[in-house]
Amino acid sequence: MSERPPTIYDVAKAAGVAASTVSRAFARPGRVNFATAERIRRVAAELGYRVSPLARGLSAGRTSMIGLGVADIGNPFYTEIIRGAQDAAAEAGYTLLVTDARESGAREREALERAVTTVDGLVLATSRMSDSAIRAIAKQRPVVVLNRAVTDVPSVLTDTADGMRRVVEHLAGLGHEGFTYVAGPEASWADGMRWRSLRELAPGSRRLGPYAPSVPGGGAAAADFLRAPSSAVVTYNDAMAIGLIRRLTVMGVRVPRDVSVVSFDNVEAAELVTPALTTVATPLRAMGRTAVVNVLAIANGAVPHTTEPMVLPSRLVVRASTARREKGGGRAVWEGPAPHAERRRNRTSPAWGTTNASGSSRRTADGSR
Amino acid sequence: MSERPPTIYDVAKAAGVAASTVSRAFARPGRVNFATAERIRRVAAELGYRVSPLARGLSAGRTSMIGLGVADIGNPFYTEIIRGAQDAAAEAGYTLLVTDARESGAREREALERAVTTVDGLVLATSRMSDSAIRAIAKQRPVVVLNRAVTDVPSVLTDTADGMRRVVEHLAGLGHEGFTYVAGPEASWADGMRWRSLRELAPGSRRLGPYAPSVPGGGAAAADFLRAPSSAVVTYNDAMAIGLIRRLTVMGVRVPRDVSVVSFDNVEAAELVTPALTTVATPLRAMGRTAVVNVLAIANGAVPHTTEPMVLPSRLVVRASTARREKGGGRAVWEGPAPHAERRRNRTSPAWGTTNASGSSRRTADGSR
DNA sequence: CAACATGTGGCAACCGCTTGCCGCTCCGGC
DNA sequence: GCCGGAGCGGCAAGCGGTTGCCACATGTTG
Repeated sequence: MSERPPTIYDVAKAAGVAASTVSRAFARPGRVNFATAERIRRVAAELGYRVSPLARGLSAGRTSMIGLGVADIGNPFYTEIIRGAQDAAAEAGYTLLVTDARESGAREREALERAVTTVDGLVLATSRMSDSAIRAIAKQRPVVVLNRAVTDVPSVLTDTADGMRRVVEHLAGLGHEGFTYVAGPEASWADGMRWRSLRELAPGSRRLGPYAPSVPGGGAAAADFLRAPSSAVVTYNDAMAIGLIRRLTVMGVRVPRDVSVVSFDNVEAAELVTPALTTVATPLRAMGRTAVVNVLAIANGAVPHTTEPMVLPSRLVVRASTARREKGGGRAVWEGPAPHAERRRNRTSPAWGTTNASGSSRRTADGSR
Repeated sequence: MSERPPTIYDVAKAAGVAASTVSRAFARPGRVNFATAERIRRVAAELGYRVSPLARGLSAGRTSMIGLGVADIGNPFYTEIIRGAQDAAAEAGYTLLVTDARESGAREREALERAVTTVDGLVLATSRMSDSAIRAIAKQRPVVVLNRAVTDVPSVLTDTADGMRRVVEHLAGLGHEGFTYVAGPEASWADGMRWRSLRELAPGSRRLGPYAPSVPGGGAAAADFLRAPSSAVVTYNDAMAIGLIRRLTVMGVRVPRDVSVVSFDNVEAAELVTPALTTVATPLRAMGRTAVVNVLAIANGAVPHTTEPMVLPSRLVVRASTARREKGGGRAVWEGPAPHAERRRNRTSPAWGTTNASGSSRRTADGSR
């Protein structure tokens, strides 16, 4: 629209200097005499000049953009990662280019291939690509993968074993013993880790699935679960826990009275649903940030000392979806009203602002029943 | 990392043709003899050649990227918009560049200025910038604004008046009469529209706020609301409704038994919380899609016939946060001192029921998503 | 058979900015 | 007075494509 935007040549002419000087005035502070630079800046502002990232990127070889590949931009799991990445990128003067694979491996490849030449570095969150495909990309640009370990590629992940240990301890402390793991996507590296950790910590555990890592997916697990129930369930992620709990509720099984449910991730909705979810908080934001910081470091010449994964700690957020196991609960818990035993739960303070509402609201609901 | 990626010149040499032919083989199907093009493509594939979007953008003047500016990429309100935009962009072979203002007007300007030269068109979702700032950008690139009307700039918005009419009819049908509007951000165009519509349709309505358009923001409104309650509340958006309901519940006011709450947007969480929200479904996805389709049309030469806003229909999704108003209630459930009792009586006598059987299950499923 | 349209490929001039290299000026030191 | 260096600005060659224009070979047409 309107006339063509001004270039450094227009500015140069107006300021009576060479184009190279204008370029340097913007990109190389100190290289140009201060007064000159000042004048150039003034003239540029008057003309409404802005550098063209395209041209700059083409000639300089750096674009100040870093890419973040996610499977689904709308998935709440990623939103915190995106925020963390965004923060770190912005702080470093970089623009974050989020590419959405929309749950398709093919699309992921395509989008990434398009982006790879455009960005100075790439963060891959929960990629569906093969290790070798990732390594191929890592040959062209600095890459950091999230939530997954790929040999020879730097990665940041959370301490699954530790998180699961907390889960098991928490549940055991409430009197639960046999656990059911409701699995997410088979291709998921994290899913494998979680199940493996659980089985190691609680050898008697069983596994259901895989199911889609979504609310409906969790719902689908309900019927299977009831076929061979246990007093406590661990789900792959929060969405599945929500789906499972809803479905169970419809079927007359009360959570947490009859069944305790623990999930992973601690997405925002985990606190909003009823019952609020007891969940292992994956440090999503920190992961996004860490990944970007590192990819930037590598892009700017830092040789990664090691490709050992960076492991971030996780913590258990206890809310209302877990409770002490009812005595005499040896029988199928959903078959009738559970005994109204006194129960009490120690909860850690929720990580979110606004809260105590979840706690109180739950207590209210119970009391008025 | 590794050696420099191949260019058209490398491909040209390997294929024994001129660089321009290579370029055309990729960008101008049909312009080159099929056999030649085929050979070039093969050689290119062997070499692992990919076009550089940067270089292409620089010389061709088009980048096949379109920008989408949002206030907060993690806000569920935007996720559906993003998805819709993403879909439309992908279908047209464009890449979507989402820029996140992170709730800051300054950042929005900065990010947009950086992006504007990079993209072929821009969609502004709920911008915080002034009309004139938007028009300035619209002079440089095709722009479509969402959820807001800016003279001389194409826009797509939802039929607020119609949506509000449904709300009022729904509530009236349940026996409610005096409404309270819990307002969102003052700068929000949509907020103004919603309040204005409500006041026109139900002149007796009152307005509370503004509050932050978030869960805590809605919670903050609870106390104010109880100071001069009504039997039905309309909130600016879903997040506020969730916050309000939670806070009210803590204070002993039951929703929907004591107070009915209707909100706007129908974000994903609206269905997951308890009680599930009765809400006006803003066609988020369709808006994103429509905006992109139109900005693309303009970018590709279509002269907008008119800058009349494109208005998308909205619909009311009835769930569990609204219920029939109880007759003969009348006693304030919250029992605390009600400072403005006098005024309250003059308005609408709040009738908190005591015998409502309306339960937690939602009455109407909103199957489609 | 001449005149001309059509299909293909090459040449070279950009697109807007960066940067290595050069040259001029000015200064201080010997 | 001469020399080396620092400071500062200009020149010009790219970066990797795109595209207007031209040239040549063939096919068509009258």
